Amino acid sequence: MPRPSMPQREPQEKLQVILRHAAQVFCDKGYEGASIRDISRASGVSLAGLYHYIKSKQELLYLIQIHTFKTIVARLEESLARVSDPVEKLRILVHNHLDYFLQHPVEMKVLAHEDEALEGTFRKEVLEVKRRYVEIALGIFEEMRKAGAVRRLNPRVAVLSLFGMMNWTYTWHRAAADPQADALAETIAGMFLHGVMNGHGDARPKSVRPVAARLRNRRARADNL
Amino acid sequence: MPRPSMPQREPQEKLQVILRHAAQVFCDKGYEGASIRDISRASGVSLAGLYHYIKSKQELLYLIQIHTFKTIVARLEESLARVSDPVEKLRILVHNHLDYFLQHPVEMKVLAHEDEALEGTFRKEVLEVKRRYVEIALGIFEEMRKAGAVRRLNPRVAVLSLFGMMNWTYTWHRAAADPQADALAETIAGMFLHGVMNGHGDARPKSVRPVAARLRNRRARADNL
DNA sequence: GGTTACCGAACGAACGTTCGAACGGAACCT
DNA sequence: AGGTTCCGTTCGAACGTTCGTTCGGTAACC
Repeated sequence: MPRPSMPQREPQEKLQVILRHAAQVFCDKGYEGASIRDISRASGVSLAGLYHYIKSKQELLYLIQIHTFKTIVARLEESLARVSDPVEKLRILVHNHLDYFLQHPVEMKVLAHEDEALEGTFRKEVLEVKRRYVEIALGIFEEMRKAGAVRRLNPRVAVLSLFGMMNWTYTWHRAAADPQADALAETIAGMFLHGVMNGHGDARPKSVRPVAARLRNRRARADNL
Repeated sequence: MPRPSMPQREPQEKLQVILRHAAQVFCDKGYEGASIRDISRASGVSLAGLYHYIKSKQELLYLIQIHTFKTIVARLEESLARVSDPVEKLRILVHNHLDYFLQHPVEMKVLAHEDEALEGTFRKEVLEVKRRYVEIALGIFEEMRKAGAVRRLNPRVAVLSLFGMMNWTYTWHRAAADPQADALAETIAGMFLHGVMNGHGDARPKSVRPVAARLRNRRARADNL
């Protein structure tokens, strides 16, 4: 009796399964180190069967990266819309990033580590989202600067150092032993804000106010991947 | 007339050439993405000829990583020996790291990015040097904390965030447009120190004192790789 | 009967590594 | 001085394996 081709409840449901397993394999062995056969084995789909859902290995990586990145940016923009204070915005950005990081460590490592693996149009599209993300952060920093709260330092260096703190976590963070999203975000946002603001400005945070239980609402299981 | 096998002035001089080109290829295409044939082509040594100097592709990566890492740590320990103030030590660590980063961007990217590519004994040896490096940083941080200069925050998160700021630079720093080692180190060390220290401690830096032209001495061209 | 879902088998190319042979220079013998 | 042996160095060619991708087909549903 041959393999049953059961009717799928939702269209492309199986693609999500493939992407999930592919992300795990890319995470474990790196994009170049991972083979399509690894992904076939992990996902339970035959080698040739994979090509019914994707056109190439590159597209596999592209789909993982673009979905992860767009989700992060979309959530950020949604959360930022409710706030006007730039310092608060900065805190939300850090919390949003690290919260997603710890909820989707596999995809986030693939996003951060396989930054240069894509080529051509795939690469351009992901870079475009990345550019927008950095632009948002730079914008917030500029707002802080205009409010007179920021020491004199290179904005590009400051903001990319913040991304460095956040993105580097994939190399060392162990869910079992290290702080979870809320505490981690408070520590890193606190470091950045104290590190960047002058001691006599109007917006200096006297103490680090938790942003914690922000909108930990209905988005629980609604996300693919 | 076949290829001349000229007598080499220094033993293993050619290995250094191979390692230099291998580092460039690993930097460009990643460890898994790079082939021995790429390295053969880049270094001008025949495919089989490479194996006279190395035993495997893994050893090639190992030699690059262990040399780079040991050099960084050795220079740091040498510089730290002259200093006792922990804040000053922290500044030296940052400057040492970024100075080497900008002088050897290729090797440093291979070190930071191909963190998981090695296996077995090779991997263990590199991890051991890395462990020592982090230990030094954690030690300095602990000294600062004991001096009462540090806010209450997770030391591991703080120190690894500092490494995040420093190591992430390989993803964005462009020599032509971005600050050079001195300015970069001052900005990042300043961010970390302001970010980590309390506002009323004894060791709070009133302004960021440059560490700049520290021991920019005879080590100019004495280093291999 | 056409479309969708899926797979075993195979394609050519590229991979890391090895083999056997050739080269040039130093050391040794006569 | 000339011949011989030896060793470090170098390479062309090939080894067996794995790679990403494609082909031709079958089975199930509309």
